[in-house]
Amino acid sequence: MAARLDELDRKILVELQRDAGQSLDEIARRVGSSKTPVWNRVKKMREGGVIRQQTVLLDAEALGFEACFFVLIRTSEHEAEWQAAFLQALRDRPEVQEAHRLAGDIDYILKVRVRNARAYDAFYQALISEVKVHNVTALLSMEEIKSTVALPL
Amino acid sequence: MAARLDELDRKILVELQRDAGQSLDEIARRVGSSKTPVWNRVKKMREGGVIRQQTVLLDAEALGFEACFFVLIRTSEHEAEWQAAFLQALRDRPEVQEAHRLAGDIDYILKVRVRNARAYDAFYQALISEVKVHNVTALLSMEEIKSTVALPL
DNA sequence: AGTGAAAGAAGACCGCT
DNA sequence: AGCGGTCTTCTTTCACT
Repeated sequence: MAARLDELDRKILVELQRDAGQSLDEIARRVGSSKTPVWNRVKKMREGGVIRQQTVLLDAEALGFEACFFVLIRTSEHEAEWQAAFLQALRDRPEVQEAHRLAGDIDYILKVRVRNARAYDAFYQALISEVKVHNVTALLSMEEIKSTVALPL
Repeated sequence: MAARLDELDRKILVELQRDAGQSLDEIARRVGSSKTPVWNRVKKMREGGVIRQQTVLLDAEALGFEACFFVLIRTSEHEAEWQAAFLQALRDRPEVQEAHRLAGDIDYILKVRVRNARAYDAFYQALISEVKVHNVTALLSMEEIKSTVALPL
C-alpha cells in the first residue's frame, strides 16, 4: 500500500496541500520542473489514490458551527453486529467529522462539530438511543489552537 | 463574524467541499444557477474568509503515516507565559494536526499524525522537554472509521 | 443581481527525444 | 521520463439587462 514516491512527487504534494488552486506552471516553477512531468505525476497520484480529494476548507465559526466536542466512548459490546451498527450510525451523521477505534480502555473517539451545545445534546441523545454504549465523556473545545489537514512530508 | 449567506451560497459551498476541482459551469448546473453569479459569490466568500483554503486530501497510510494518536494533556501551569510557549510549540510541530484548549479537567487535546510509534515517542519526549505538563495520556488509533473536513451545511 | 459574449489563461493530450 | 507545441476547456471580465 505504501506508494513509492520520489522527491519531486513529495514536493508536488507539499505544493498541492498548501494551495490546490495554483496552476501547473506555478507548481512546476516552485518544485523546479516543468508542466508535463508535474501533470503526469499528479495524474498518477490521483489514480493511485495518494491524492484522494480536492476540497475547500471553510471557516466553521463564520458559518455558525460554534461548538466542537471530542467524545470518548467506552462500550461493553464487542460483537460484530453491534460494531457494524455503531459504525454505520457514525458514518450517517454529518456532524461527526472524525471517528477512530482506539487501543486501550477507551474504545472510540469522535470529533463532533455542531452549531451549539443544544445541537450536541440532540446528537448525543440520538446516538445513545440507536446503539448501546457503556460510558460517554464529552470534551468541549474552548479554542481551536491549530487545525491542519496537511501531512508533514 | 457570522456571515449572512443565502441558500445558493450554501449550495455552492456544499459543491466546493465535495469537489473543488469541478468547473464553474458544472457547479452552476448542479446548484441551478449560471456561471457568473456562482463566480461572483465564490469570489466574495473567498474575500470574506468563509472559504479559507483550497487543498488536497492525501492518503496518510499510503504516504507512510501509519500512526495516529489523540493526546490528552493536563497541566498545573496556567500562566500566560507558559501558555504562549506551549501554543507556539504545538504550532511549530508539523505532526500536530489539531490542538484544542478544552473546558473541564483535561486542559488540551491534540491529534498527532506520525510515521510510527517511535516517531510519536520522539515527539512526546521533545514536547515535555520544552514545556512542563502535569499529565499526558496518549490514545492510539487502531482504525480511522471516518474522516471528513466537510461541514454539514 | 443575472445574462451572454469574448479574451486570455490554464488544462489535457500527443508525438518526439 | 521530460520537452514543446496544440487543441480544448475553463476562468475571468465586461457591457447590457
